[in-house]
Amino acid sequence: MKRKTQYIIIAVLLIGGISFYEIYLEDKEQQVVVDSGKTVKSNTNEFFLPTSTTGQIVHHNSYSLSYSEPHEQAEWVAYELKKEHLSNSNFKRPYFEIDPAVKTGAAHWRNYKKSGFDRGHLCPAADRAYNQNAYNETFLTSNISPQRHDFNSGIWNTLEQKVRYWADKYNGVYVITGGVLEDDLKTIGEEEVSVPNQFYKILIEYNSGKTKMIAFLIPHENSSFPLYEFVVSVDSIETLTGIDYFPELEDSLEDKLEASSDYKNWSFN
DNA sequence: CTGGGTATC
DNA sequence: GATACCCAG
Repeated sequence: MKRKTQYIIIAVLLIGGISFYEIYLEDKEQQVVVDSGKTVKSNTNEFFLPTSTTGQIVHHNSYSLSYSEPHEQAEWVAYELKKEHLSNSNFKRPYFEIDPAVKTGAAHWRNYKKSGFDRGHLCPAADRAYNQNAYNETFLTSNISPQRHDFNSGIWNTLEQKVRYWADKYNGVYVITGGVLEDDLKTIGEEEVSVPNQFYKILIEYNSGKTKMIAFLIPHENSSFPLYEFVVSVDSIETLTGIDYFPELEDSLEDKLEASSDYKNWSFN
């Protein structure tokens, strides 16, 4: 056999072997339903993690969160929505599970039953529909907040769809979202899950050339006003929540982006 | 898309 | 508790 032929055969075997190993790794990863809550996973860019006011940050495979035990919900959920995550998969909705990675004990979904409020996803199920495990992972009770149905299916749903539109248009966005957790909120259920009066969503986009940021603060009620009416500066949300959303960002850039409530760089078509 | 309620075993 | 089916914004 000629030496050249030998090289080709070795190369083919090598490439084949690597491919099978990748398939094996992928399969192995999919067996993990809920991880230990320690590792920062590939779908969460550690660089963009906000600070925690509660000291309890949990990392799942497809998103991270900071859990507030007093309010029995996350103060923020963060994840990267890549363009390739966008999917039309129509998975069956599983039951909500108590997040085992929340050491203080996440709320049971029974608190929401007959409460009159939706189990409103913070990281939307539709944003993690690229595989069944990622989709199922959004059905943890650490990823929901009590939401009025007209709000959830109305302007909040419209915003979530706009985020997917931007993820497609700008080749991915990074998302941070949650309710504004304050003292003396109305609560539901035996575990007294707080019902926020406002919800926020912050986006940063850095793939299309110039880093840009936008933030929304929406009262917990449906609205027929256009979304851009709810654009605020990140600074104003930080004042409300006490959370520093981009502590790792270079200071001068952070200061500039977070002070702005300008939305001219974001298409509202 | 966002969800809830009820019957059945 | 799980599954199937029907419903609405």
